[in-house]
Amino acid sequence: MKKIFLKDIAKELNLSKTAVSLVLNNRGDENKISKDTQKRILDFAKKNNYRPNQMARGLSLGKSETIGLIVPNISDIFYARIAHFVEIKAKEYGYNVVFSSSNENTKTEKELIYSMLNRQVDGLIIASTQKNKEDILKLREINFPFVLIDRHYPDIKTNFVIVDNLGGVKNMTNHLFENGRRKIGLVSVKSQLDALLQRRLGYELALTENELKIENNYIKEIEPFNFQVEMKGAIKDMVQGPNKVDAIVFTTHYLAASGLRELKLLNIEVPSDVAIISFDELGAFDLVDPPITASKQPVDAMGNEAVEILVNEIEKKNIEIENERVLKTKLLIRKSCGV
Amino acid sequence: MKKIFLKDIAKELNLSKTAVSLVLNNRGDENKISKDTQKRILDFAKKNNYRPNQMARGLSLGKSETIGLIVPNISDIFYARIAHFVEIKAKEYGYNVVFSSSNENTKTEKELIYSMLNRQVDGLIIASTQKNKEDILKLREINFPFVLIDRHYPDIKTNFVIVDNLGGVKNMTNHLFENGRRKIGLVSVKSQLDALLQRRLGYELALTENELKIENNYIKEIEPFNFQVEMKGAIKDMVQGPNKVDAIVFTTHYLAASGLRELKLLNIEVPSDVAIISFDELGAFDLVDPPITASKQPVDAMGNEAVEILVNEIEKKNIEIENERVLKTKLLIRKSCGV
DNA sequence: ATGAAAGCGCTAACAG
DNA sequence: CTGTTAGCGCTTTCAT
Repeated sequence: MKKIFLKDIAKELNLSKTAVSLVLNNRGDENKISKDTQKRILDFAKKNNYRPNQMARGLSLGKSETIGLIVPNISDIFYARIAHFVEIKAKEYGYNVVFSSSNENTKTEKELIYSMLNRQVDGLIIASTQKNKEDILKLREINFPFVLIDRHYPDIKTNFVIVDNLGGVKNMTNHLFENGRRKIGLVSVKSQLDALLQRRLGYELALTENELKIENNYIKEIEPFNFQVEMKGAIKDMVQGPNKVDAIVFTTHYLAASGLRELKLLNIEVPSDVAIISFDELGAFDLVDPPITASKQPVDAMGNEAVEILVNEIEKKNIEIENERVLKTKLLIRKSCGV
Repeated sequence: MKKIFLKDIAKELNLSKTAVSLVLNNRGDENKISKDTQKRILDFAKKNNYRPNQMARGLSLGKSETIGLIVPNISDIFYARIAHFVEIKAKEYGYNVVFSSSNENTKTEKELIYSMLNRQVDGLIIASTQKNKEDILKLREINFPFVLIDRHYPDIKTNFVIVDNLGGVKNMTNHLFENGRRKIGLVSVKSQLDALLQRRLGYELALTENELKIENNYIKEIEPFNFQVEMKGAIKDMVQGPNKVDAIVFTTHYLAASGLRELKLLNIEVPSDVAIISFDELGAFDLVDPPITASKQPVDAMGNEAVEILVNEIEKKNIEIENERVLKTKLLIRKSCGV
């Protein structure tokens, strides 16, 4: 079974490459090619397992039917799941996906964007480091289809699909309040990401609305790349220092996991001594001791909608759709905030 | 800033496309192009942000500097982590990666393989459904570079990187034995995968060597797509039936998580009533109640070595390297098997 | 209904 | 050292 080309099948069938190409691209009817000829071509192609060279096709067409996905880290279960749903939805629309991780590095992100453009992807879905305004603006300027996911640039007008971070954390904090907690702390990471800023605002807003005071040791923002170490001090200070908390809001799943580890080491009982709650969750948060109450992000919808917006833009269907989406998180109530 | 092409820079500099192409591909010296000319070209290209069209390049060269990765499911943390390490290593060698999930569907896997070939990937890394002997043989026949990862075909000679499943589970079972357990059961999924077969064999071998009898309700193999439901019956039968077990080996992380859930529902104490142990782990197995002892797969090495073998083959370096690798798992002892 | 021919952007013989 | 030319495999215009 050797590789077969368009010209082979044209020659074999005594037709021109044009006819064959047309038929194979489902444009036989509109070009009035006889049903019979069409059938001969289709049958022959199938029988001989004809597969067009996508590079040639892409070069000629100026597009690749591929969309690029850039995430900070594909081994983070959150982004892996997004990738999963992006892939499924993309396939529905007939697109393949190429992915790459920026590893939270802006320089890498920049390279990735251009590398993907060179490879002629038709559109881009980006979970940006958010320190790359320059390229985002350039993409917009050259009118290249793209949508930001999970992280957007609040001051640049683009397509995006994000989550209501402020509302999510506000709900979480209120949940703690409703469970009788009055000394609520926050552990987050030091970061310029708008998402993290919003989460902090959500926490602060909830406390303010409930007329709770934020003591100065209530908010801990630790270094993302050293969080395991810094978590130790943060937790210790919150539960053994002068202003003890009776509840902690964690702004990411890995912080919650790490924080719980420390609480256990200090023999703090959860939730009786300190309640905890997490923004987003790991696979086994329902099995943890105690099962952790968490606000879950709708990764499936995020992936789906990002693709939907992108394809709409690539194919210029001119269907007016909402291209700035802010999705709600969902609170999964378990045991870590009391009964 | 408009898009610039090879011919533009040739024209602008009063040179031929050849000269420019040569220099840009670092072959200026070997073609004796004057240092000065080279510098002019390089500078101009950089200044104008020249980016070669990779489709044109690929078409001409017959290769794409891209490798394809096919996994059963990118949202499974195990494969996501493999993808992560594959990507990093690939980048080191100058390759991009395109991924797709087969969703454990052989037909999809077949399509994916050909779709990737059409897109001119230079090589393939496949975690196969293992029901696709046909295409694996075909790839071998046409001499296309590929390496199997995680799952191989025991009766086909190919490159592969897998894990010592039999040894891993045998160790796990022995660990249970050493902790005093004598009535050890196994929960696995119904599957033709060699990996799962090997895991069962490892279990059986350990019991035999320790002269333990395998009662007929000790081994449960449940449907992978309905495991949550079937787990209920399986666990019930093992812990409440006539031949009660005092330990359970789970052959995958999701089985262990699900099994533990059921044990908790039945108020079975782990590990005092029943010890459990898991092949591979989820992110938070150390936080679970009790922390689950697990045999961890070396995903980093798997990804790295697969790329290494593949690139070696693509570039025909003729360096003789071992192309059938069986890596060891590592037992992480926690609390779920007793102290 | 069909075919010839040009072109997508790049590489690489080969001739000078 | 440099330029001409053909060609990678496919699409598409235009003439027939």
